[in-house]
Amino acid sequence: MPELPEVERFRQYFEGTALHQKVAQVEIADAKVVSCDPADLKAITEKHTFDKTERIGKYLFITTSAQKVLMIHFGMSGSLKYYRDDPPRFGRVIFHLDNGFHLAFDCPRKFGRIDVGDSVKDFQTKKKLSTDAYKMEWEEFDKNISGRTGMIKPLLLNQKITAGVGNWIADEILHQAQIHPEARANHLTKDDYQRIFQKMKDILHTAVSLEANYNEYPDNYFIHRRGWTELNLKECAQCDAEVTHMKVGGRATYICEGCQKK
DNA sequence: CTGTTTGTTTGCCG
DNA sequence: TCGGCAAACAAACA
Repeated sequence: MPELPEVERFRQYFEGTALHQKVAQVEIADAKVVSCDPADLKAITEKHTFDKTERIGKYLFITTSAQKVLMIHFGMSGSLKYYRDDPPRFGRVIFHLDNGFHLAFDCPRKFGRIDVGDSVKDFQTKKKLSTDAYKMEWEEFDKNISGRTGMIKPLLLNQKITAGVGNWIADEILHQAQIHPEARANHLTKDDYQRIFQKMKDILHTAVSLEANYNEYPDNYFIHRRGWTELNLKECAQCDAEVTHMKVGGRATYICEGCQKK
């Protein structure tokens, strides 16, 4: 699940639960998801409080009272769960809190990662992440995409270009902007890019304000043609043609062949 | 058993 | 050195 809107929801969830709480102990149930030295993870959290949250793209950052930063990336299936008595099935790292509650990093497929660092800026530099797509200005988008020759969809998925855009959002943007996912970036016009940028902002805004609850997205959203939502539609909202799917850059890609010509 | 998966990293190639 | 590309990673679920 976790693309930008979900990670923003997790950030808000963290703010409403574990923020300002003190960590008694960190339990590393599966070291696979911990990128750093476990001793460093303990050092910056145990006997410390969670003081501040930030998010860039799909990365969540928590500054602790040790003045260091905890980074959480959710991979394909990660989430957070705050609980007292009912632990999630796949809690890989669990922060046991002084207040008797626990915050688990629940990650069934183990693609998620937890890491520690000196600052958010350091992480952003190290990962070469762009500005968060939700906050990005046109000028940066234009700069990041210009000169590229690859297919447009994989470029939108590139976190150095538009941090936070994931697979369904890229499909949603390209469908609403009526552009084929395999279109070469250098063959698109300024007008195409302005449409892509506008749709990106619009979709992210909608998804974040609906707290990434897919079922509540507008009926004409292409996401309802992926078989993920209760609506489970098959036809394009624009032209009524049946949507098709293919692989682009190795990723499942849904398009309307009528609306998205190469 | 087979195929699929909302993400990122790595290594090869030009 | 850089961009493009495909494979690898891991495990649950249908």
